[in-house]
Amino acid sequence: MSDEIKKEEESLNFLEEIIEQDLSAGKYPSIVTRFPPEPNGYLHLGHASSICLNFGLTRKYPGYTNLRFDDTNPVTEETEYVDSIKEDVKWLGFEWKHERYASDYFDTLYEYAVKLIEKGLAYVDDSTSEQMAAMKGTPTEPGVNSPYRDRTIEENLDLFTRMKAGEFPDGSHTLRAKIEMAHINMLMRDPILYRIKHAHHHRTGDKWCIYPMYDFAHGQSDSIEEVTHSICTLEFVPHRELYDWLIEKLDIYPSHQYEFARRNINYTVTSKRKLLQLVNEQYVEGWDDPRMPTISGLRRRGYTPESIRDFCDRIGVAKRENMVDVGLLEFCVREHLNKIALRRMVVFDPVKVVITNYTGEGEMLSSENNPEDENGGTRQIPFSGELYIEREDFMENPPKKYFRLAPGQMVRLKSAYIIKCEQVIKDEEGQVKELQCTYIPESKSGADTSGIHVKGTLHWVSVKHAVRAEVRLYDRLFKVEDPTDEEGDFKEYLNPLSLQVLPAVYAEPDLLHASLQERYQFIRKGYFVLDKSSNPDQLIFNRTVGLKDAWAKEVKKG
RNA sequence: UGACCCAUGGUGUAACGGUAGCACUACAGAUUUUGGUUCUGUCUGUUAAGGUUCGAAUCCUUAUGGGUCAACCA
Repeated sequence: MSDEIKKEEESLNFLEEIIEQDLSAGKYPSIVTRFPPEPNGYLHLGHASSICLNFGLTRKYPGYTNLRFDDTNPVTEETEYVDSIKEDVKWLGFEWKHERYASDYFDTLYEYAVKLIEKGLAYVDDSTSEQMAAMKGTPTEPGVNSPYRDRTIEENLDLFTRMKAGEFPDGSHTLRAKIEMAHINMLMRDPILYRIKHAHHHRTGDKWCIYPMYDFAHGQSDSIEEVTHSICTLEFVPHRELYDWLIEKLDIYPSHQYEFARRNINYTVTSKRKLLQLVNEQYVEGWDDPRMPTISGLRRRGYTPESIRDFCDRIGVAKRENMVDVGLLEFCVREHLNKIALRRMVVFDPVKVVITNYTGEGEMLSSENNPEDENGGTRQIPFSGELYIEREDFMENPPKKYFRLAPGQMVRLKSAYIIKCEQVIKDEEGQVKELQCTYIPESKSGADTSGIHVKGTLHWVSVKHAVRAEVRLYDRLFKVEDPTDEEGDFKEYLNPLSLQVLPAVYAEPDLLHASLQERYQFIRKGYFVLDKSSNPDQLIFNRTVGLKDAWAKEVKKG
């Protein structure tokens, strides 16, 4: 191995550097990380980065990772989301040590709050949210103290107990930390710790009517689990000061928060709010619509966990704003699929080819399942005198460098024979209806003694053996790189061509046995996977991603 | 007009005071029974100006640009 490669392998991201320092300094014998989603939506590509990061770190270094649901807001959270999140993390190939919920800690958190009150560091405020906002100040102006700020400890204790007991309606009281209303960091201006919500919680039911805020749950949960490195995204940087303040005042296990930049990907959106909108307003079929950047959408689209992990590795981790090209994701999935996908032939838009000198009944031809895999084996494909080829694979007046079929020109039919186009038959409208061709009997694939070399090889299916299937061609969800950055509503920028359904394509018969577990490459067409709604009577395939297409590029250039 | 975070090719990410590298993309060529794959090569970069230093992408200063912060959301 060259020094160059070695060096590349050893290069660490900033979090790995911190961890290696901590470990070698003996600060921790091993590390604990956590992946802390709020169960209010499905996981997407952004979460995949966080998952790969958190779980990846404890794969590389001694320690473990917890899955913790940040379920402190009962009105947005549902068990359906919990289930999907667990399924997605597992599908991505990771195992958590403990499955935890912030709601597991509600009793402890309540005790913590009492402790803070007793230390004179928290008080019950009767202000409305409007009043509070008015007293909060602005980033450049200090806030003012709430009139309730100097209540006695006894009074606060009493009020807080009664808040918990359900004596007050929603919005009437909050528990706030007593820090500093003129603090330069807005988050330190007496942040709310608890609010009243008479709402049913997906796990604790109606036991509670007060719920802790993020800032009084997240860091405390980290601490309870003795998380050493609590990794979150950059927008939480200002929260770190409060995170540390609470840990210090509560005198609990000192977890530390580190922030990295969220990964943005072009031609899509990764905000749960926006994705929820697309689902609710039925711009897409559901959370697992194959156009969605959700893990479940990608799964249904045919992406492999390996390719997603590879993608996350390649884009890395850093602290600067970024917009990752979705082309890299596509590269990653092509690279993996190229190695594992079974090759099959499917004609999308058929034109009939009649081989005039083919007198036999037909024959079975053998073709490799995957040229990239020498142990991939072969399959049998029926050949006959009447075939379908792709309409775009024939041109009556071809431009130069067109290697496909044209009058008088020869091409090879993949794994079969070389044919020559002798005559073009058209219908009344001048549309090509049939191509009459002759074949070269000595050019049979694998036993070619014809000595003829052709530039083009086409996929094909035998007319009478062809199997009907539906194919769904997916493209990018949005027609602009950053829909969030455009004028007006982001939904105005949806790509109207993001789904194109071909209800009847012609597939080689082997595809009758297609399975949900398998990936396919329709030769010269792209990578496909069976859709979950498919059945033997109605085969449905989703296009994961197309093949690179040098000819299309050539044509575009003119 | 406050505080904080950030700034390396088109994109993402390395270089930890000592040769600006890797990957994707793009382009050119070779190979190919997929215009796929594979292989070879090429183009493109340290936001700016000062300073420290034998030497600066790296340290300091200022400027510029981008982002975050005023939810009883997370």
